[in-house]
Amino acid sequence: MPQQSKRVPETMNKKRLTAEERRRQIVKVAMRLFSMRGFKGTTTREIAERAKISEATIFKHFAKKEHLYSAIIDMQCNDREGQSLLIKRLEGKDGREAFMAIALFLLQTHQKDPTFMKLLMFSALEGHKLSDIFIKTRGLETLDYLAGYIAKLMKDGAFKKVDARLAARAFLGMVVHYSMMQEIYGMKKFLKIPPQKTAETFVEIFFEG
Amino acid sequence: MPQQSKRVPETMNKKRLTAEERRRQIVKVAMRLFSMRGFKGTTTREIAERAKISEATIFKHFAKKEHLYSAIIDMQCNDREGQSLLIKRLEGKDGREAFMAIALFLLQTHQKDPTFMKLLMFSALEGHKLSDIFIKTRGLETLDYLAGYIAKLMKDGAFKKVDARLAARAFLGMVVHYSMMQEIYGMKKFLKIPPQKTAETFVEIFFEG
DNA sequence: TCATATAGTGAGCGCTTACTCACTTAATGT
DNA sequence: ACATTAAGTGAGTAAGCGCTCACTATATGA
Repeated sequence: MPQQSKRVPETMNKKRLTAEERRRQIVKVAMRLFSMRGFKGTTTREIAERAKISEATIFKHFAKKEHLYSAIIDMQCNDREGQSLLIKRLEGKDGREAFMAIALFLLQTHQKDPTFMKLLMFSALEGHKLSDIFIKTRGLETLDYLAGYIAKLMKDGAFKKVDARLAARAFLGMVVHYSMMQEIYGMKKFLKIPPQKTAETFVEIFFEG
Repeated sequence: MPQQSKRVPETMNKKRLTAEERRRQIVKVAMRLFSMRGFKGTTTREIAERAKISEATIFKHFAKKEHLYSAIIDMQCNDREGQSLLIKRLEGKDGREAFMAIALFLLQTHQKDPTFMKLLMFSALEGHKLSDIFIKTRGLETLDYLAGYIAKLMKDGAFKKVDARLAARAFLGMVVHYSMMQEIYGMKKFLKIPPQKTAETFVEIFFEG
């Protein structure tokens, strides 16, 4: 072999990271893989490969594979603001507009990157705590917010009198199930409709059937 | 140990089964386990234990673990009538009644036994063909049926004029997502509402908002 | 009754998995 | 310059995985 040229890729990425930086990077890689193949379907070897480190390094930072899950929970539920971003978007919007905003936000987010949605589904099916914690914090919070909103609309006579929480779940169900079908069950190969139109239709149906 | 009594359980089940019988039994057990832990999360050892046979017997009937999946597809998509059972239920029902029947059927079926719903979700996430085939056959069939139904209602002026297929997905989304949340995400610990009332509310919302 | 065919198994093989440990390498403060 | 500390690794290990094979046990028809 003549003159074995050290094949260091363009971006100089051979630097040592601090423990914190490395932890974050590993969690990010793990999240992608767990969302693609599930917890059981993902090997620590593959995580190491994709993160371009040795397997031993992973176990230096996370004593057990399981701990990666807890780290993901921390990152997604506590660390970032996450869902409250949705609720902030709603300020100053009333009635139909608010529901449009929610539907659009969810549809676009899921379409752009279904990673977290898949992760949540795997987590729920595999019986990990991630989905449980997420539901208890973000999920119920959003649901209650929406239910309160609907209750107000009902008092004003702008909405049929039904169980407000059930109505909230009905609306979220329409939207989220649509996303699931598109992104996870591969439905987008059969019918692809712009998020704007989908959201409009769902809001239309929700308000007047 | 005094007089080790042979602990043969009440139902005399030590008889040899025919290949066909055994195959069906194994598939049934595998289905339950796959729906609980996913394909990757289920070991052939565990299937053998639950079926009260040796692992070798499984591989006598199914050369590879993968083949259990194909067998499940055959059983669920081709063999039984399955979904057409739903469509048969609708004959003679009009408008709102038909939608009530659909919602109730789905809610009750999922509540009674969420096995197949979970199996479908795992299959979709793990990228197996089961969900794909099911969607292409039963799923689209039901969706089209519903969309046609809605289109008729729209012509009669009984429903707002929107994309009929989207409307169909909206309705199914409300119902199926509700079931998922209840049975898989563990929501039934927080709010439990009788299927009858849930169905009524969803139909109410779908028709008049 | 007994040859033949079929259902079922115990033992274990080769490979992959999560995880360990003795060790090397790079950054940092003095 | 160099001792100290922290980041990173090669080479494993025991346990668990899908799968095989030489074999036994039971049913069936002539």
